[in-house]
Amino acid sequence: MYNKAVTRIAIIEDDETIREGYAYLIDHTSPYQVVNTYASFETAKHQLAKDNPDVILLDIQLPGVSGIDALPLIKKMLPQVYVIILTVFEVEKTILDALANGASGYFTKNTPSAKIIDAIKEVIMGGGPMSPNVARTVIRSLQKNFDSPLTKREAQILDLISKGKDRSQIASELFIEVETVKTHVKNIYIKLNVNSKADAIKIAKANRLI
Amino acid sequence: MYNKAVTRIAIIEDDETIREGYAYLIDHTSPYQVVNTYASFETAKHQLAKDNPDVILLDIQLPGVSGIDALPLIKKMLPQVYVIILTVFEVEKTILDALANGASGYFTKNTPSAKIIDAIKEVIMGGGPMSPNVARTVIRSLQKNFDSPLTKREAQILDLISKGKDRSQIASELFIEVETVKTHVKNIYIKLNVNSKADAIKIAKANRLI
DNA sequence: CACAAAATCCCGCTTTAGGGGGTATTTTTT
DNA sequence: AAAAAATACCCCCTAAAGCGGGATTTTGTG
Repeated sequence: MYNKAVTRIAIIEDDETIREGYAYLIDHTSPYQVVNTYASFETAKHQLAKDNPDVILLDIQLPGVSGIDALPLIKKMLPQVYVIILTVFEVEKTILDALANGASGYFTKNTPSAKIIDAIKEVIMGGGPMSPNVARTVIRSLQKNFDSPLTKREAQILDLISKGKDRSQIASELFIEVETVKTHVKNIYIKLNVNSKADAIKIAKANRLI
Repeated sequence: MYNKAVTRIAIIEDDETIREGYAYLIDHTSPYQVVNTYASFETAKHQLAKDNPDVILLDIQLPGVSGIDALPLIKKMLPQVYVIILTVFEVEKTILDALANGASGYFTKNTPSAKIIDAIKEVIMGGGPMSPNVARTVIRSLQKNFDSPLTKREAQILDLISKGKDRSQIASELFIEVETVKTHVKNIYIKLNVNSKADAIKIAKANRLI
């Protein structure tokens, strides 16, 4: 695929302005060819195999079958295709779902066309391009899952502490006893090797634990 | 000008992809006509009077004379022209300078073309469109200057409180006495009409005072 | 299922931070 | 010169913070 004369692109995006805008710009950039554009997955699914795209730009917020749900179906039809997600959403879970389902890249819709074209190039070369905000979110969530010594509850409580809440406020907000909050705080301090609110907040923020 | 057959647009923007992308899309939208595009103010300045545009899309980061410096010159040449700023910068001062110098609108470059076209329409009608981020920045800075009841020192102290610092830590960090910090805190509470750290932080963050 | 990890809860103890109220002096700004 | 901001000190009291211990229940994963 690396040495094909042209890279075939398909776009599935319901907003006509965005769809045609990207299509025009990509189609006028060598060696890219926009083989088809669709406003929904339903209209795309019967054509996609024939289109045989190398790269699909896929919107998340599609009418009918969402981009997230469409992803595994697309990968089943075209196992070797590279999918680049286009979306206005930057919600952590959506992003991770998309990546888990086999998306190769992830961009928000405010991304300039030039960046998208670079992304197509990168994705063909095996890279995983994504917009800085998204990258940051992904990295942060990965760090949260793997690097954080704090449990979810502990991170949650430390976050509330960082908002200036005291133990009784935290307790009632989380529907638990003050004593439980105390225990969590004690464990947080032990884990972070500190002995005050301010230090815990500083360490946690520096390490993006909260 | 409201009733002219076409609205004449000029674009001054050094990035060719962005310039041609916007030009293409705007030119293909009735009743807009892109009369000329330039990569710098130097190349534009001798032509602009002849072009006689109704609206100019102006980049800030131009080679040579910057967009900010070009603005007053443009307004001198074409006093009635509407200028919409395009930029990647969202820095408060730059934005306020541009608006103070007579820009009618302000957008960052990730703005979809459709929004730009809407903006041209609005600007012709006398509106002052800007992208949400920019609007937020402007509003925030206006609020900071005019609405904030807190003095600089008070805002600074409240910020340290929001970081979990206690009074003695704040005192030594600012090289003042704990009692002085107490006084500031008291005044903050009075001004914000609260009586606890958590509430002060909440109010201050909601009103972007810190 | 079984084991570990996480989350929950409780007691006693000491220190100190936080908040209320009041007053006053020195800078800085206008 | 007057106003606004920043500085500093006093007393009082409560509740929060932090330290030490121990215990149970829930959840998750092999």
